[in-house]
Amino acid sequence: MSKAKIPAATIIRLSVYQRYLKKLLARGVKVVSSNDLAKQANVNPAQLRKDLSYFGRFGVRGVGYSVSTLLNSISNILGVMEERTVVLVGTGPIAQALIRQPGFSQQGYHFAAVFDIDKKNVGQEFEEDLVVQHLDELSDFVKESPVELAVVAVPSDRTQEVADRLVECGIRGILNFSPNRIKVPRGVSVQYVDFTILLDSLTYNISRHKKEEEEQKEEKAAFPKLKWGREHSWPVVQSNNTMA
Amino acid sequence: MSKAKIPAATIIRLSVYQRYLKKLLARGVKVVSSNDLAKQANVNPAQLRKDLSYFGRFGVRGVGYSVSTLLNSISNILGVMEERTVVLVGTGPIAQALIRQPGFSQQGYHFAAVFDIDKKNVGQEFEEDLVVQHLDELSDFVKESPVELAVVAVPSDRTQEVADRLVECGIRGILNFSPNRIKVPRGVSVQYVDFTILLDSLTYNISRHKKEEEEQKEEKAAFPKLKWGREHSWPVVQSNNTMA
DNA sequence: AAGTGTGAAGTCTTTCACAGCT
DNA sequence: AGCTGTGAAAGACTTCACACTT
Repeated sequence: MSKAKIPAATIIRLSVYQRYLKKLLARGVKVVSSNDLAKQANVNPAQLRKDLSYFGRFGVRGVGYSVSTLLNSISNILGVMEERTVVLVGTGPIAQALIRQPGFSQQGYHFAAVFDIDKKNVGQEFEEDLVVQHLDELSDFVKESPVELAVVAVPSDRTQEVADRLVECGIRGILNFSPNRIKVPRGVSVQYVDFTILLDSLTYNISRHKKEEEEQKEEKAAFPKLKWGREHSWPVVQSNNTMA
Repeated sequence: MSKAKIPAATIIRLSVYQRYLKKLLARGVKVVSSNDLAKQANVNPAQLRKDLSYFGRFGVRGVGYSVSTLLNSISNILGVMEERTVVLVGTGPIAQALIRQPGFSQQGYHFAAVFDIDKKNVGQEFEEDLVVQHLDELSDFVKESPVELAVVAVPSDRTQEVADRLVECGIRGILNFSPNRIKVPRGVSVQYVDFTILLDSLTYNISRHKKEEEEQKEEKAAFPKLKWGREHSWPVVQSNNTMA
């Protein structure tokens, strides 16, 4: 257990471990080793142990980790013991899909209200018991029921404006589905969900991999002809994180 | 221009730069400095120059970068000059939202077909001119029109199965909306879009930030005159990547 | 015997700082 | 004078390897 700075990637992985622990628990598995769990999460076992070591000692040497205890510990570290409340901003197709997405409530997130900046959409029934409110009403809403998380799926050109108002109302974490990078004050966190960037990086990986294969073929075919100009060899990496 | 290994994060950032360059181009801006562009993308200017330096020299000293030339160069590096074809696997709410999402075609991605493993959904008209086909038909489909990218939004327990079959049919890049980590052979890339993991990390950031504030208050109360060096305060980091 | 916990080593990434060009 | 391009330094993260515990 150290006091060192904790890598952002560690937090992401804890969340992944947590999910696999839930599965093990459901299957009635009582104990798991770092080896087993790491294999499921696609990480190095030492990585897993190191990740945990930032926060304490959770295992038993020679045995492994109690599934239920570790699950609890991780949930506690992440701060996700109780259900968390989220507001949704935006009413487009993405917003509609998100609210129907069972994954959120399975992970303990509950949408308490839907807002929009576009007056056109205000008043419509969005889901059962969820009527779209105008963003102006958020500040009153948070007085009644404090919320700190917002999922934002509005057009790119309104994102900064929306973010500013969310922060003003006390929101401290924003999950942003628009590609626009937004500016927020210290103490507020933002995560981006940006599909096309990820597709671009897949595209890059594919074309890089092809180039490599060609080069290898060339090298094998024409061994003495050392062609070392602008082209170079890049290792193929399978990207595993969302980080990206 | 080096022949070093290129960080995955660099590729992600290139994609971000590209987007801001498009905006600048649309506004008629001819030249941009690393400072300006970096500010928009929320990165350090040296980072931006270093990112570009992996691939060549694109700027003019004392002046900056030509917006249109740099945009072209980056598109070329990423391999996203022409329109790319994608297949969609899955027909749930997320899949439906994705196909309606204008962001994809704006970035040059085109959905050529929709597949599902669940026979229930096969045959239904998904979007105009897009009828859901069974995954069995994918191998024939790719013979007609080769595709290398797939967006997968099927239930978690089917994801590995779907991925295996996609790879068999020649797919080389998978954008996976299910939280399940999947195994693919070398040469195939996977990116994950995992909403709840990102929410978990926001939750963690929020509670960490609160704890810090409390500690600082305590410290101030206990040692009111002590000036701490810069070492004790963890900056709250705004995460920029999908690495997460 | 088996598997954790962790310093230390190794690797990767970012930032600095300034030489070099226009 | 201004801004890029880049080695070198700093910093962050991952992996190794083994002491230690049950």
